[in-house]
Amino acid sequence: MADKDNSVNINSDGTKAAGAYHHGDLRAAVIAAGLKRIEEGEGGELGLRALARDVGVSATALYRHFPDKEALLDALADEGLRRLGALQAQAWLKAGGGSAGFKATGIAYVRFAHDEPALFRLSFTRQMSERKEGEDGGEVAYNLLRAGVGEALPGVKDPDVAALHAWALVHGLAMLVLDRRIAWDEAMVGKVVGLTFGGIA
Amino acid sequence: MADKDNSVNINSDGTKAAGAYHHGDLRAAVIAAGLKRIEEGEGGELGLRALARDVGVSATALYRHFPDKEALLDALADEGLRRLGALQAQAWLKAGGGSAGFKATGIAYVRFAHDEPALFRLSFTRQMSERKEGEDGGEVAYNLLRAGVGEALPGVKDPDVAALHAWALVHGLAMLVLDRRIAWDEAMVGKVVGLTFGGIA
DNA sequence: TCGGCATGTTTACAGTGGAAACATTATGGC
DNA sequence: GCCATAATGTTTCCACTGTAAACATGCCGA
Repeated sequence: MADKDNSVNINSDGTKAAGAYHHGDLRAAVIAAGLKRIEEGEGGELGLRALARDVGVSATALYRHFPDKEALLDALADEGLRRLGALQAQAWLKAGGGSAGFKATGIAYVRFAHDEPALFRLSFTRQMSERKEGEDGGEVAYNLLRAGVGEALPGVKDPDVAALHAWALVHGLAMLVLDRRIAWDEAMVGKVVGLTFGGIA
Repeated sequence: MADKDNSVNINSDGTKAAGAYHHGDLRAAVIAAGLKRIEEGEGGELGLRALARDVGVSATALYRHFPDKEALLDALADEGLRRLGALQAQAWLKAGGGSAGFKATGIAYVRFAHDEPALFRLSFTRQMSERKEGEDGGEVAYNLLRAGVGEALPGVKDPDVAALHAWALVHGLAMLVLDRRIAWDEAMVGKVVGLTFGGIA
C-alpha cells in the first residue's frame, strides 16, 4: 500500500503493469492508444482487438467501458473535435482576433484536416443522430465561428447565412484536401477564404 | 441454342438463372446490386458476401471480376461520380445555362448528397491515390464546374480560385448535410451559394 | 472434336466484433 | 476489521468477414 493514488497499475506507456489485474484507468488509456494509432498510419481500420493489445488488456475488457465499438469511436471523435476547437481558438488569439483572426481560424480548420486526416474524418463522419446533442465537443468550434462572423463582418445582413457559408467553405476545403481531390496549399486556402470575406489582412 | 445473346443466364432481377453455371454478366449484376443496396439503408457496411448472395453466386466468384473488395467499391464510387455529373449537367441545361445554371448546378450537387448519402460518401471517400488518375468518372462534373465559373462570372480575376471556392462551398455543404451537421434546406443552400456568386437569379 | 481459358464452386483460414460465464479486486456498511 | 457486492478483467465461444487454393464446369477457336 505504498502509493494509494488511483493510477497504481498504469505503466508510463499506458500499458497495464505486469501482474496487475486492474488497470487503473483503462478508459483513458484506450482513448490515448486509439489517438496514437490514428495519428500514425492513415490507412488500416482501427480495430477493437488491436487497441486492446496496445494497452495490454484482453479484447473484451473494453466492453466494461464502452457499450460497443461505435461508442469507442465516438469518444475518439469527440476528442478530435475538442482538439480542433483548441487549435482554432489558439489561431484566433495569435492573430489578435478581428477579421485576421477569423481568417486564421479558417486556415487552422483546413490545416487540422491535413495534419490529422484520420482523426478529422472520424470526428465528422460519426453520425451524431441520437446521441446526446448538447455535450458535443464541437461546440467550442462552432461558437468560435459564430463569434468570428460577428466580429469580422460587422456589416453583414444575414449572420446565419454568412456563418454557414464560412463553415461550409472551410469544411469543403478540408474534405477535398483529405480525400486528395486537391493538394494542401495554405496560400491557396487563404485566397479562397478571402474571396468571400473580402479584403481581409 | 434458342437465344444466343450474351446475357442468357441472367434473370430479370439480376439473379443467376437456376441451374446456370455461368452467369452471363456478373460484373454488371454485382455493381447493380451494390448500388441498390447502397440506395436503400444508409447504415450497414456493404459486404462482399452479402452482395454475392444478392446476385445468387458464391462469394469468391466476385474475385474473377475484381481483384479485391476495394476495387469493387471503386467501381461503385465511379458510378456515383458519373451519376452526379449527369445530374449536374441536367440541372445546368434545365436552368438554361449562365449564372442561373451555375447556381442550379451547385444545388444539384448538394441535393445529390442528400438523396444518396452513402453513394456520395463512397464516391468521394475512395482514395484515388495510385489509381489511374485520368479516367475518373468525376471528370464530367469538374469540367462542368470550370465551364460554369467561366460563363457565370466572366469578370472574375482568378478563375482557379473562384472554381475552387465554388467547389469547396458546395462540397462542404454536401458533407455537412450528409453528416447531419446541418439540415437539408434547398432555399438555404441557394442563399449560401448566392452570397459569393452575387446577385444571381 | 478437343484443348485451353474464362468463369464458378467448395473448402479452409485468420481475423473481427461481441455475448456469456467466470475470476479478481476495490469499497462501503456493519 | 469483515465481508457482501459492485466494478473491472479474463476465457471461451459464436457468427461473420475477406480472401487464398484447389477443383468443376462450360464456351470458343484450331
